[in-house]
Amino acid sequence: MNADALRGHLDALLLSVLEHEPRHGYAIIEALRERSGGALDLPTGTIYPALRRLERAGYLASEWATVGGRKRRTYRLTGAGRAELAGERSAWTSFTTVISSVLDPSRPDPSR
Amino acid sequence: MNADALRGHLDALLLSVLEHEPRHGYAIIEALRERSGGALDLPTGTIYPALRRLERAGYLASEWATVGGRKRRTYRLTGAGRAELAGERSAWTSFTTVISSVLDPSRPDPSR
DNA sequence: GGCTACATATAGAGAGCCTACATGTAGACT
DNA sequence: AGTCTACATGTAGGCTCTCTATATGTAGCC
Repeated sequence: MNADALRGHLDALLLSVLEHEPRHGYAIIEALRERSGGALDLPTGTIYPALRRLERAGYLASEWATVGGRKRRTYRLTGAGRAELAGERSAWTSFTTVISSVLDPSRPDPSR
Repeated sequence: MNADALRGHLDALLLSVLEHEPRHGYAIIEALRERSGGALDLPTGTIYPALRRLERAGYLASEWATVGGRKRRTYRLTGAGRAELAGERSAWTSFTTVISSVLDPSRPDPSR
């Protein structure tokens, strides 16, 4: 998976993974890996700053917890985050439609 | 269309538009606008540097021409560019598959 | 003379993802 | 006791791409 390709779509992935249950950063990375069949194995240096950015934007809220002697910062979707996720999903659909229509290989000469 | 979303996919778009016929920069912008139904209206500051980058990479070759008193730099796909386009197309397919699978909204609690 | 369409080009800004590094706990194995 | 792996979070800096803004010039119409 090319790094640039992901750009601008990571937010949607993170919000989507948090849709039905709160998770902490490490668990989010694992969830993304699972849901993508191993294709997405994102480094912590990508995930943690992104989560903070989304929290600053008001889409996520976080709380600290200690489980088995280890500290976790657990993130959950806010109302605004839920709305944002819906918007990102529809943006994703139009995005793929547009790019696919341009990439469509079946373009034999239109004249003749 | 968000600027970040496009990142990493522009190359494929450019190569695709040049697949069946050479075009100059201005015509490429118009072709993208047409094929995307108006959704893609990319600025010259995006297109021209990208074309040069692709030429430097060996995917495109260019020649100057004068048409109606105006100078055009016409780009065409090279063999390497054709191969790259094929690769980009398959990368696009796997990319959308992966992201869509993570974004899939139908994830009602797996237990119960 | 001024406007629009055609046509190319570059400098600099902005933003996001990644690499690399830093820190620490828990548990298993030797 | 020492080492290793998994778990867990975080930041600094770099890289690269796209966009904004600006510059330059021709052709044709009003």
